[in-house]
Amino acid sequence: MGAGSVRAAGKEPTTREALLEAGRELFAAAGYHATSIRSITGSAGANLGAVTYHFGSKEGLYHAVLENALAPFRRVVRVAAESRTAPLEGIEAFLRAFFQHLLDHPELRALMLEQLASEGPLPEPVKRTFRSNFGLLRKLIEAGQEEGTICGGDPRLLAVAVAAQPAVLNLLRPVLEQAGGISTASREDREVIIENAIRFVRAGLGAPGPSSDREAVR
Amino acid sequence: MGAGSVRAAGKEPTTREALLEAGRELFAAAGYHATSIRSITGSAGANLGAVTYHFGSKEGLYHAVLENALAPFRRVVRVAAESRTAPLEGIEAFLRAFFQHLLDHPELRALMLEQLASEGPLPEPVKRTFRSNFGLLRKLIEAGQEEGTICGGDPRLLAVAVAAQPAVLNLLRPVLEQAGGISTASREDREVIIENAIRFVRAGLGAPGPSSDREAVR
DNA sequence: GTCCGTATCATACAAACGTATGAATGATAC
DNA sequence: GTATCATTCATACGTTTGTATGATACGGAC
Repeated sequence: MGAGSVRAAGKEPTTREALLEAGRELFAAAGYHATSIRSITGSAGANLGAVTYHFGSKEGLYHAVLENALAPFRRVVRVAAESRTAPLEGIEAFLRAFFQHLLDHPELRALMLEQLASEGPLPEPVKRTFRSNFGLLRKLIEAGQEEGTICGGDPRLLAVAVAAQPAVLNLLRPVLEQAGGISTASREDREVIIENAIRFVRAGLGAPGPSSDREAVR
Repeated sequence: MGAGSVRAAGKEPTTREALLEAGRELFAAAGYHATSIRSITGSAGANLGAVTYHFGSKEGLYHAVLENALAPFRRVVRVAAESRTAPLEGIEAFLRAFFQHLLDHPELRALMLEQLASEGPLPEPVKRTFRSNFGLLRKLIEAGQEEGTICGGDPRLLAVAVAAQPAVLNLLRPVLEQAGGISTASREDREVIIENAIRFVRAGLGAPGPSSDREAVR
């Protein structure tokens, strides 16, 4: 009973940590149901019973993996969005951080998509992450609307329209590569892509723009 | 051997058709691996061996379900995109058809997302569908650029930016409802959503717009 | 009638699954 | 030393899985 939560801050990867890492990789690669406890413990160099012992069940490990993977995502995006005072600059920082983090952590794509594909209620970590990121964007848009730098309209819908850019570029990356001829392999590719998204979003938000300093964005 | 393809255009649902329908619903609801052949044949009122007999294997049925579900999607979107001569009108028609079809066929969301979540190569029907819809959009954008009604930039990236709107609104619908407070339940909700997306896209494409006749679109 | 190909049926089978169990192991406290 | 604790280990259990098999039923051709 009771998965151990007391831990003495080990120096090298504990069994628990190895399970989390192996779980993250394998769940992302093949999905929850197609990943067996045996493959996880095998990849982690742990005993078959280790998952049950440390996390109670396969599902317990899965939720721990989700929370572990999503918490940094929320944090990074929040820091970026709150790093600027001007709403439009905050939105741009949001987009860059969002895009970059998913690029740095490719497992997140499959992890989140699998949840989004299911019919049932979303796991709490997923819901929290979307609520956090989405709320940040909405607040930025509302601030811009009060300021007059962002066009009118339902701020929630505008937030969706904005977040759709990095979301699609990352979540649908394989299909963009395999069926759309869009590569995100090189650094330059990614620069062009994110700049295009930012330009599209600024135009879509109807921001008159600081007139001059657009185009010299780079 | 050999799944029967010869058929005498039956009047009432054949076993084969019942399996396709049950498979579409169940695969969409729970995903490929979480759906058993027994639950499909049970739901279809067929014998346990029916899937093997008609489709060779579980995977065979799955691919047939994908192709059956995606072919109409391609057709509907193509017809819409080619129904107008002006590129921007074509894009608007594309968006409406894309959005509406996914709304009318909610199983498509989960069916496609599960494929997108996996790491391996995409099944042919999925690839074909994306290539088709994506190509249509790209051509419309290129035409608009030549015409001068659409801003410059890589047409493929602009196509992604445009398609991202209906894609996110539909594919991520559960999370928008559960964590974003955005409902697509009523007809009016959906009207507002699609109009917002269209407005955002027109602005993002840098189209000066036909000045007056916007807003009276409906 | 017989023949024949298609389809449905009940049942069997081996494999893989998640989890439970109880014995070893190792470190720390006394 | 012994006792105590968390952890690791090998193994077993009962289910469920996808598929294979062989019998049975049906419907037209002749």
